[in-house]
Amino acid sequence: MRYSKQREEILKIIRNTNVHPTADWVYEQVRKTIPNISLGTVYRNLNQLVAAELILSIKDNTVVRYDGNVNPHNHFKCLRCGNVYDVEIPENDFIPQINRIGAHRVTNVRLELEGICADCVQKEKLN
Amino acid sequence: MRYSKQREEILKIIRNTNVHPTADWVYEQVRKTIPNISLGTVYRNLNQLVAAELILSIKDNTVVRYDGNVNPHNHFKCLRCGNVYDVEIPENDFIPQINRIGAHRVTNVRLELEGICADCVQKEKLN
DNA sequence: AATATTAATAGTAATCATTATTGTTATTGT
DNA sequence: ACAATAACAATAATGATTACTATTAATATT
Ligand SMILES: [Mn+2]
Ligand SMILES: [Mn+2]
Ligand SMILES: [Zn+2]
Ligand SMILES: [Zn+2]
Repeated sequence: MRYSKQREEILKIIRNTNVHPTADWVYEQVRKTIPNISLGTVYRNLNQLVAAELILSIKDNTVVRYDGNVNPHNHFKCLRCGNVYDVEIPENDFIPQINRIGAHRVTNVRLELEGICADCVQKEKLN
Repeated sequence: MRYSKQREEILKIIRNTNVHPTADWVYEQVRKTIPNISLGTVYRNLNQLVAAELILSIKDNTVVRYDGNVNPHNHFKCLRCGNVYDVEIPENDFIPQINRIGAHRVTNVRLELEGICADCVQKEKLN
């Protein structure tokens, strides 16, 4: 993987936010410094960065979001505002060693949480 | 929701399989008895059946799968062959009462498992 | 039973996120 | 410098799903 300023900028943007951005959001941001960048370039580099394990991709409904935090962690999605939050769950407390389910060999356990976020709960109380 | 033989046939097909079919798979099946059915009709009815809670929808990568088993249960996806299996996990053993994460109100907990299924593990051993 | 109402249909066009293609540019090794 | 080619910008293609439109058929009303 040879250097490009486009990829450097994309990585910087993802590492400096905690909004779990979509490709489109990244595109809007990077255009501020590289106005003529192509959306295809953003997608290509996001895929390369995921392959290189420099970022994570998380699926959210019909879109893919990206995450600069490569430490394994879970996510909570607010059904009201759509924001995605990191969740620090001591995984061992909730998910004991699942190596096998029946005769299936389990390699990947993902916990997906949904609900109403703190901000939206707060706003709800003001009505 | 008024009666239609198309919807009846679609529901029957989904209830009589355990493959967690996609809209396209259902379309191929229902065409055997209703050859001129439209793919749009399949999608429309699948959505109606989900809304009426007669079937479940589960997201799998870029496609939506449907499930005639409306009892809450988890799924295991084989990364080798792509099959989706039901998983009987006594949920309370793995997911204690999560009502709140920090100040977020959790309403929905989903456990997603991936790995190599029993069949594929077996085939692997024959090499 | 005939007629009216309108939900549901078949056929097809549109949408939207993502990927592929193509000709050009820029990075890297010699 | 120069050659090799990865990465680029621009744009076309893809694929799952949804929307549109004229027609058909299920149910209600006479
Ligand atoms: Mn995260
Ligand atoms: Mn199932
Ligand atoms: Zn919220
Ligand atoms: Zn398998």
